[in-house]
Amino acid sequence: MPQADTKTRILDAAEKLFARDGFHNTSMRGITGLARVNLAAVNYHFGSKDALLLAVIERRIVPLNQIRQEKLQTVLEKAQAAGQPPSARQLLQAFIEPTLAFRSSGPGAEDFIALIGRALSEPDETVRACFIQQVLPIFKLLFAGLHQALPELSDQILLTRLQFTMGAMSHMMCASTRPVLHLPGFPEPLQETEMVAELISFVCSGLEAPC
Amino acid sequence: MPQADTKTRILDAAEKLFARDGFHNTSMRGITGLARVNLAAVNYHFGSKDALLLAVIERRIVPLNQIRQEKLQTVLEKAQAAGQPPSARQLLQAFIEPTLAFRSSGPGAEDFIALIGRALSEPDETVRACFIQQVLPIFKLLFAGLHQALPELSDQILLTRLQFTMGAMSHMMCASTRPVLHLPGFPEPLQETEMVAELISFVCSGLEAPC
DNA sequence: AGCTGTTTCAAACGAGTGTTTTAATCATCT
DNA sequence: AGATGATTAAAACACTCGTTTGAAACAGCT
Repeated sequence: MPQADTKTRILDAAEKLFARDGFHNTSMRGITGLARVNLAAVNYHFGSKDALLLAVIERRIVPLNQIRQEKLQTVLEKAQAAGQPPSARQLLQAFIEPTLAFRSSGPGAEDFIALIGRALSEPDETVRACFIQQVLPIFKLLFAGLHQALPELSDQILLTRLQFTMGAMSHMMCASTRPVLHLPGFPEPLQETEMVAELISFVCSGLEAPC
Repeated sequence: MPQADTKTRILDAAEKLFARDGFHNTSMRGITGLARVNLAAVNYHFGSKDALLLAVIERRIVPLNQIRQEKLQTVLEKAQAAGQPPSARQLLQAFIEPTLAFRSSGPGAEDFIALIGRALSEPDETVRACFIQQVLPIFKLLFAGLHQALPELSDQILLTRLQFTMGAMSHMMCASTRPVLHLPGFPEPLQETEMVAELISFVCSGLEAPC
């Protein structure tokens, strides 16, 4: 196969290593070694390691968020057209499903999913801030939609439960490439599609829990 | 106040910095500087940075797991005495509440909670393996109890939902010292006690979701 | 061909890392 | 007091880190 150009090779390698080892635990030499590219190429093409991380995240998250935004808005518009509040399940589906469907979109995509799954709990601001900035508009949309779907919940409670939802979701995203508690004596983990369906059922029930 | 001995000062400082900045992003010089202790003291007392991490985790998690184990077994025994299956809510309470009550146990305890909250999603095996090894017996107990409480769920489904539970829980533990999505335009986060109650309600509903 | 701007390359830089070493200090015992 | 073992101290070790440098190789052009 004709090998991709330098920038792409760097992005692919960085994505894989950032996801597997974390940002600070990944070295420029590791990245350029895996990409079979000169060490200086990263600083030449991206400027710095931080800027490379930003590029890695943005490359994937911009189209992903676009899909999420479209799906969310479709749900909201259909509900408005029907003169009914949107259903919590549909909103969550619009938010969650694209994230994991995205994983099938290419060989490196699953690494990326693990990377952003861990982003929220990253200690380092570099990763976290970059990710939050990208996902905040979508999150606001989801929040507003769920507010209509579950009007009996106060803002505080809804936000709290949404945090739990994000926790369960990001945990699954991390665990996908590396099962967190897959040990002898425990059953095999579910397939991806079933896992997503289970997650949606789980957080739906959680969000709709009685106050 | 009489300052604690060297080992304790190192443990306290390391706990704080590991929790705030992550393991790899914390330097020995940072730890010994905060502890106002000589650089070589860590290697003298603990052997290595890795061994220090293990000591930091074990110091807190051993008594914590003891409490959890006792509470879990009390719930299980009471249920058996009554000839009824234990309730999922009580089992989850026994597992979750001590973790967060633990935070009030001392000035450094909340740092520790954030540290182990992040442990499951840590890319590094050093942290993850240590934590999993410690928590596995408790986890098995919880799993067995929930299996009685929710006999209609298959092993696979239960484990999957328990993973989501761990995700929501660890997310809250990370977020406690640093609210993840606390931004202008969003409501204030809940107090700790209410937060725990909300988490338990959330995961209870999630676990009991219809198949 | 020769020139021009872009990309690659090997090498080095300075700063920071965990760890080790060796000597000095302290506490505790006979 | 003096000797013994535990602890602390300052300094250096070998190594890796992200970044920069300046020359070489390559591209596309007139």
